[in-house]
Parts: sequence; C-alpha cells; structure tokens
Amino acid sequence: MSMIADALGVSSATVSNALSGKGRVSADLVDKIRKKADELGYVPSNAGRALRTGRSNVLGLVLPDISNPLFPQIAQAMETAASNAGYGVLIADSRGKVTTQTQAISRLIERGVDGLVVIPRRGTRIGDVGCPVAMVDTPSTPGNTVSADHWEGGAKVARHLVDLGHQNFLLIGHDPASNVQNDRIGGMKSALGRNTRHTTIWLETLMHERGERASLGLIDHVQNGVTAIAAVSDLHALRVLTELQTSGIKVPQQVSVTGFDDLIFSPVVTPSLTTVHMDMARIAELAIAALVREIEQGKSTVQNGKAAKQTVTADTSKVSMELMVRASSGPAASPDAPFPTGETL
Amino acid sequence: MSMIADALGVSSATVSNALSGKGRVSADLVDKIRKKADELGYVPSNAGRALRTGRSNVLGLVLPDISNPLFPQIAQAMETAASNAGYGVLIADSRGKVTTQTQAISRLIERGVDGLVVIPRRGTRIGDVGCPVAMVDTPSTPGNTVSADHWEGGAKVARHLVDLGHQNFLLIGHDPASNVQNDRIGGMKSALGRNTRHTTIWLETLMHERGERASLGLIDHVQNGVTAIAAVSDLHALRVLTELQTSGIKVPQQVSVTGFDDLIFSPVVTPSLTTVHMDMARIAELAIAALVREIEQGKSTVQNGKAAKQTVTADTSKVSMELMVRASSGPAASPDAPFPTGETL
DNA sequence: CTGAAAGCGCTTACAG
DNA sequence: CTGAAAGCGCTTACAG
Repeated sequence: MSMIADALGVSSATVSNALSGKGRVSADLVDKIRKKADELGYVPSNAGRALRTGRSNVLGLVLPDISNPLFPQIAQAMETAASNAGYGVLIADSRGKVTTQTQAISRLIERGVDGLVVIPRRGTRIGDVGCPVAMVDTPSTPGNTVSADHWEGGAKVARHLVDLGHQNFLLIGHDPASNVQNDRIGGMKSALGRNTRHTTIWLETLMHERGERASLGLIDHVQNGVTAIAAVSDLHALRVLTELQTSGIKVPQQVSVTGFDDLIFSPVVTPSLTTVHMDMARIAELAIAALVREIEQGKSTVQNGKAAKQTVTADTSKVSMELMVRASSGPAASPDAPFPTGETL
Repeated sequence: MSMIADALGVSSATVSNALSGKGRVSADLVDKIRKKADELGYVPSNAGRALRTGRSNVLGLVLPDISNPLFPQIAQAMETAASNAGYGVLIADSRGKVTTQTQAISRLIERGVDGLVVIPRRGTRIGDVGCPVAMVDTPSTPGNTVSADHWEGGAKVARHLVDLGHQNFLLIGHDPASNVQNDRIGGMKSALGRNTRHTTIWLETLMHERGERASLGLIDHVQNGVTAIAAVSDLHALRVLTELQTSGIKVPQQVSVTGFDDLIFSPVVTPSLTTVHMDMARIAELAIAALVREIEQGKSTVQNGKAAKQTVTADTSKVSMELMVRASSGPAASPDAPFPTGETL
C-alpha cells in the first residue's frame, strides 16, 4: 500500500480510500491507483485490516464429525455462502465429543473468527463464546437458527409410502438421542394414519444390546408383513436395500425402501434410492446472512446490558425438504397382501 | 495484553515474553502474568501477531470438489494435522473448474494464508502463488508432494483377485484424464499376469458417447466370462454390485467386485465391499509437515535469487495403500468356468 | 531479568 | 478532493 502511495506520490490514506471505493477520491486518481495496484500485484493485508477494524472476515464452521457423509454438502454450501458474503471459512471438527467441540470452538475464537456456524453434537447447548453463533440443528431444538424441516421431511416420505398403498412399516433410526432423527421419525409417524402399523428400530440401541454387527432381522419383519422400510439416512437405507437384495427379496416389488439426505450414492444404486433432499445452499445462506447481520451491526460485543444474545436468529428457521421419488419405493405393494390385524401402534 | 500489563504494573513486552515462554522473564513474574491472563480471560489477538510477525498461522485447503465422497477423510485429516502443528485451516472449493481453482487460491492468498494444500483438479499445474504449496495428487504427477501410492493399491487388488483364481477381469474407471485413476488402473493391469484377460471401461467416455444413464453392459460382460470387476472407486463398485444383484447375479459367488477408497458405506453394504484404504492421516501429516518446514524457514519469500521454489517436498512422497478384504471379493470364482481363449490384452 | 520504543499495514476521524 | 496523524495488539531488537 505504501508502495503504491510512494510510487504515485499520494498518501496511503488516499490509496486506502480509493481502493475501498468510499468515493472520497477523484475518479482520475482512483483509476491511477487501481492501475498501479494491479501493476504491483498489490494484495491488501488482512492482518492490517483486521487489526484496525477489529474484524477478521473469517467465520468458523464447527462440525460434529467431518467424516459424516452429509458433511460435504454442508461444507460446500457454507463455503459458498460465506464466500459470497465476503467471508472465509475456518473449519473445526469436534469429533463427536462435547469436550472436543468446546476445544474446537476455543481454537476458532483464538484465531479471531467474527462468528461461528455450529452443527451441534446432539443436544449440546453452546455457552457464551463471545461472538455470534448460528446453530444448524433441527427446528425442535431450542436455539436453532436455521435448519431443514426434518419433521416435514419424515411426513413427506411416510405420506408417499401410504399413497403407494403400504400399511405395514418398519422405521429405522440410528441414535435415539439425536434431535434430527427424532424429528424425522416423528414426522413419519405423524403421517402414517390410522389403518397402518409400524415398528421402530434404533440401531444404536440394537447394537448396544446385541453387538456391533447385529442382524436387523429384516427377513422376519418382511415375513411378518412389513412392505415398506423407511430409514432416517440413506446409509441405513443402503444397508437395508443390499441386505434385502442378498436375501432374494425384490426391491421395490416386494418391499419399498426409502432413505434421507440424498447422499451421493443414492441415485447411483440399483434400484435408485427414494430419499429426501435438503436445500443446504439455502440453509447456509440463511445461516450466514443471520450471522453477518449480527456481526456487522456490531451488537455482538459484550457492551450491551446483560450478556450479548448468543445464537442468532434467521429470517426463516425451517427450510422445506424435498422428496426425491426414485425406484426403490416403486409401485404400491401388491394390495392382496393381507393386512395383519393386531396392535396398531 | 495491555490490560494485564497495567493490572500488574509491568510492560507489555514482559507480558508478551512471559506468555510466549521465551524464558527471559523470572519464574515468579511468569506465574503472576499467567494467572492474571486467565483471570481476565485474555485471548491473544491473531491480527496483532500476524501483522507483526508476517504469519497468520492459517493454511489453505483447496479441494477440487468438496462434494467428493473422499473429501471428509481428507478435510478431517488435514484439520487434525494442521491443528496439531498450530495452524488453522481455511477451506476453498474449486468446484471442478480450473478457473474457479485459481480464484479459490487467490481468495485464500488474500486472506493471508501461510501455505496451501492443494488437491489439484486433474492435471492442473499450480502457478507461482507467492507461498509454499503442498500438492496431494498421485506419485506420477510432477510436483506431487505426498499422496497414496495409487498404483500399488491397484496392484494389490489385482493380485488379490488373481490369487482368488480369477482370470477374466473388467476394470472400471471414470475419467481417463485423472492421474489418480490412471495409476490405479495401471497398477491393476501391471499385476494381472499373462494368463488373464481384461477389458477397461471409462464411464465418462461411455456416458459421453451413449448418454447419462447408459448401461454398463455388465450382464454381457459376465456372460462373456468376466468373473471379477474392479472399480477405481467404491461408488462405482457399489453401482456394479447393486446392478448385478438386481439382475440376480450373486456376488461374490458368481462375480467378485472390488472398489477403492473405503468410503463410509463400503463396510455397511451386503456383501461388504472389498476395497483399498489410504492412510489419509499420514498423508496429511507429511503434507502439513513439509509445508510448515518451508514456512518456518521463511524460504518462501521471493527474496532468493529466482522465483521461490513453489511446491514443497515431503520426507516420503508415497504412502502405502492397504487392501481391505471383505465379502464382495469372496472365494475364487468356480474354477470350472471355462477360460475363454482369445485376445489377451 | 525488565522496559521503552519502534513498526508490521491498515482505516478512520479530523483538518485543510 | 487530499493528507497528516493516530492507533488497532502484538513482538523484537536494543538498552539498561
């Protein structure tokens, strides 16, 4: 910057004003300065600016587990949204543990992030961290900033399966402590209606009770009349699908299978997986917009009366989920399959 | 910092020296200063430090496509390695395009990263960017810093299949312009030996010629005697596996299937997928170590004679890949399957 | 062992 | 429209 100023015989204040386009500099000079900057390959120093303005223009993204297959979508969407808003994204992996999550957050704070997007570990509340935080979890979580409407997503799959004529369902969750999964399953149940039956399996519980590679007992369920299996994740749906196929049960002719999240492999398998897609780009935009608004209003400083409001509020907190109907749900199960009377859950 | 200095009646220089543990301060004072710092919840300003030292302690990670299913492993490993070395990680997605890759790199540079880890878009060479760069591609790529030994990985799968008694192979690649994939396929071919046959399909080429959802013609290949199908990615292996299963072809009884990368779903499907696993943690450590060494030697400044050496060199440039034998390769194809004489590729 | 001083590169009132 | 000055928070020679 001083190089440009010296080369042109102007003050660095003028260079700064010209380059930041604040309009206090004559058009001619702005042109000259711009040209010189290009010529010298001038790259403004973030450190200098950050020190002066007190803002780093960097956001932190805290993920519960980077190796989660949904992470790519999230990271990509956040990076794009942040980048469009002029922010960089620093990532931190909390590796499933709450303590690590706290450490991850501290590390980001130390690096001077202006705000944080946190995908919390199931049911974690984030303490006061000294900067605005956007939480992306599920609408039923207190403090949630934006997220997909997982409940509605569950309802959509269930309704789809009901419309197909299914009456006997197996719902597969993983972790009963997960808000997201509970919402998805809750949504499914809410849409199943009176003359259907369903059973819910939580894999984590099952594995805990019967060991790591416990059988899901899929065949038994099918023999007992289940014709639709709806999982809270494509990963589980994939497991179900391939297990059924290996046992010679035809999908979707004999059993319909659905997942969640539209993971990368879902359209690729045969039969392709019916699933529910979330508009991560929109969620990210809303989260980042809320964060940026708070940051740029400067409200986040501890100044104001009590503790600064921690988690930020977005314009819309629920983003609709889209049902992707593909081959694995297929046509209705043959209607002559007798409806097993008995307990309706 | 000045708060601590004032509270204790010492100079900020002393606070700085005490906190950074340079040993120029008496033990007593160090203790007092540490306590005061904790008490005040002092968090050093990165901006101040960066401005003074000229280093941000942040590294940039440039990914060809965040939505790649391998990305979680990479990002996680890099984040851990960087964090252990005292660096943060700023991500940037080059979204497949070379121009976007260049933009992504510029953005990171503008944010003042000290170094870059680049997973390059197939066959891209990185120009002079003004900071050290570690490239993670494949050993056969010029400028490669560290990577898995993809060729060896390919050789390992092929050898495994040969040992199982297979003699007629279908190799499935995606993009013939990818160095990684070419190395994997090359390695496979190198290990197939004399009395075997093989055909290679490149999906991108196929799709280009026959449309998006073109059939792989798997059944035909199997009818023509193929008993082992080896793909360059678990994603393709999964496609193959489910297509075969849907057609009633038993895996592994009739055909063995193998993939690459040990993606998250690979151990979960039935039959579980035989694949090749890379030690991303080690690759990340080597890449980051090489980068940090270069950064901390300060060699990267443009000072020295010609242009500063761009891509950095690691202690080891090839990291071994590990074969994960699982159910999908299974026992040898029945040996009474007649070996179709004819062209040996 | 401790401190006073300078300066990293910016931006922002404030004067002119 | 342009410039001189101050200061953001740190660290690093340099004195003492």
